[in-house]
Parts: sequence; structure tokens; C-alpha cells
Amino acid sequence: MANDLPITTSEWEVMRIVWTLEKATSSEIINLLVKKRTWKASTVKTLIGRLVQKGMLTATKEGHTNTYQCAIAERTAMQEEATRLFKNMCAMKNGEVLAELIQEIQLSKSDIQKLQDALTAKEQTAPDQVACNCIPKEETTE
Amino acid sequence: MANDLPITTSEWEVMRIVWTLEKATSSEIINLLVKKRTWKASTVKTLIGRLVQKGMLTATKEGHTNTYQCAIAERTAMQEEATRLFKNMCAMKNGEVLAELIQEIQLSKSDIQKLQDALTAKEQTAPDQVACNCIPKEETTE
DNA sequence: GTCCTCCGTTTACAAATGTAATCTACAATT
DNA sequence: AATTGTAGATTACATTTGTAAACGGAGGAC
Repeated sequence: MANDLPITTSEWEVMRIVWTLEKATSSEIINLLVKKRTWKASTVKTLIGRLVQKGMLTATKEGHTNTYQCAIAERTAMQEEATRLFKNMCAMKNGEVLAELIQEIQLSKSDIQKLQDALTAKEQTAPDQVACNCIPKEETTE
Repeated sequence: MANDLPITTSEWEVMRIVWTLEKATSSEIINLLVKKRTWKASTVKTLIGRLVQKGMLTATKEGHTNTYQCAIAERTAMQEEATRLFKNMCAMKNGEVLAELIQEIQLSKSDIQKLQDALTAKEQTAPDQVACNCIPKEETTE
């Protein structure tokens, strides 16, 4: 079960296709991606191969042809990426970034409801200030 | 004005230091990072050099020594990263991911207030459903 | 003034990534 | 059966990234 996933941007595009199709053959993936990106079929094959190596895709041989499936759920992968990103940015500014992000992405009414609930719950225990975590331990001029 | 910033994770760590210090000499950056990470001084120097090339840091020579400053605001860079990430993930699932993200990161009371306001505003025009944007144009088996 | 140190620059080199051609073996066609 | 189209595997190669040593000059220590 791929846990750390150092998955690259190109590979991510392949994953999105397979996540959506649930299972797919290489030609399905290739057809879709050759259109979307200007990749050659070969390129997509390479990416598929690397994803299999990385344990992100499983290949099940059916006759001569492989059927590819994702070894990790899309939601999980997305969550990990999002969390990793925010953990690597200044904690103090996360809130503002999130606020602007909310304005920039599409959200459904029910998404908004969920978010509001989550916020309300969090409000109880929220601190007045979040400390910046940008500088390692010791102080500047130490 | 660095606009696209293909900035790597290691480089990001250097940026965080300089963003926080506002201006810094190489030795300040090196001292902090050699502790935090197990990098050699040389490694940090390389990263600084690359960031200058990429236009993310400016180097102002004061005598023999450089003073480094960031060429792009931290908030801007953070916002770009966050937006880019979410734009590259399944639009339909962004809401859920965000909801869980909110639970995982630290937020101050005022952050929460801002988020709630942003959500309330957005609620007006929110659709009932957000469409998945994972598969390129043409349909699966076309 | 000489030597050492520190800083910036240059060079190094392996691994990962982006991008792809080629080769090989089965499958479908004729 | 011979041919041809494909799918998967192997190989290729430039660029980027991670990680660092080496070099060369300016300033400070003595």
C-alpha cells in the first residue's frame, strides 16, 4: 500500500484518469491523455510503468493486456497532498491562504455546509493566535 | 518578478527562512538550516544560488557579503501553491478535502471568522453539485 | 605583510523526472 | 500461415533536483 507517494505532476494526471475510470487499459489512458496533453503514447506508457513500480497502480493481466487499477483511493491521495502542502507552509498564514482559496475554487452548497460545521466545531478550541513555525529552534543570531 | 516559480521542496525551506527574516546573509540561512536539516553548508549555498537564478531571491552585495531578500511575498507564493494544488485535483472532491484539512491544521479564532465569512458569501451563488473534471473532453470509449 | 577564514562561485555527480523511440511478443486480419 | 497492428518492456537521453566538494578572492587575525 503505497504510503509516502513521491508522485510527480505528470504521474498525477495518469492517476486521475484511472481513479475516475476505476479500471482502465493502457489504450484508454493513452487516448485520453494524448489529447489532453501533447504527450506521445510512449510517454504515457512510461508514466504508467513508473506508477506500477511505485505501487500506485496495480496491473492485472487479462490475456495479453493489462487492466490497471489504483492502489490508493483518490480521496486519500488528495488529502495527503493537501495536508503535506499546508504543513510545509507558514502555520501563521495558513488561515488567510485557506480563506482566499475558498474563494477561488468551486464548492457546492453541501460542501459549504460541511465546511461551516467543521469550523464551528473547531472554533471552541481555537487559539487567539497561531505561532509562526518558519524558523527552526534556535533564534536568529544564535 | 518570478511568476511561475518551479520551486522545489528544498528551496522552499530556504525561502521560508528568508521570508521570516526579511533579509538574511548566507551564514544566517546556513546556520539555521544546517541544524534543522542534515545539510552541509555547501548544500544550502547551492540552494541559495539556484533561488537567485530563479529570481526568487535577490542578492545585494554589501561589501564582500550578500544580503538576500525575497522577490516574491510569502503570502503570494503560498496562495499560488495552494491554488495550483487544488486546481490539479478533482474539483468534485475539493470540498471534502478542504473540510478535513480544516480539522488538521491550526487555525486561530480570527482565521475561523474569516473563513466563515468567506463561506457565507460564497453560499449565495454556490451550485448544488460541482462537476468532476478528471476526464479530458471526449468520453471514455470514444 | 602573511595566513587563515569566510563567502560566493564553479564544478561534480547520482537520482528523479519529462519525454520518447525501439524492440518483442501476442492477437487480430486476410 | 504470413502480415500487421498493438501492448508491454527495455533503452535512451536531456533536464532538474538533491547533495556536496573544490576553488578563488576579500577581510580579519597576528
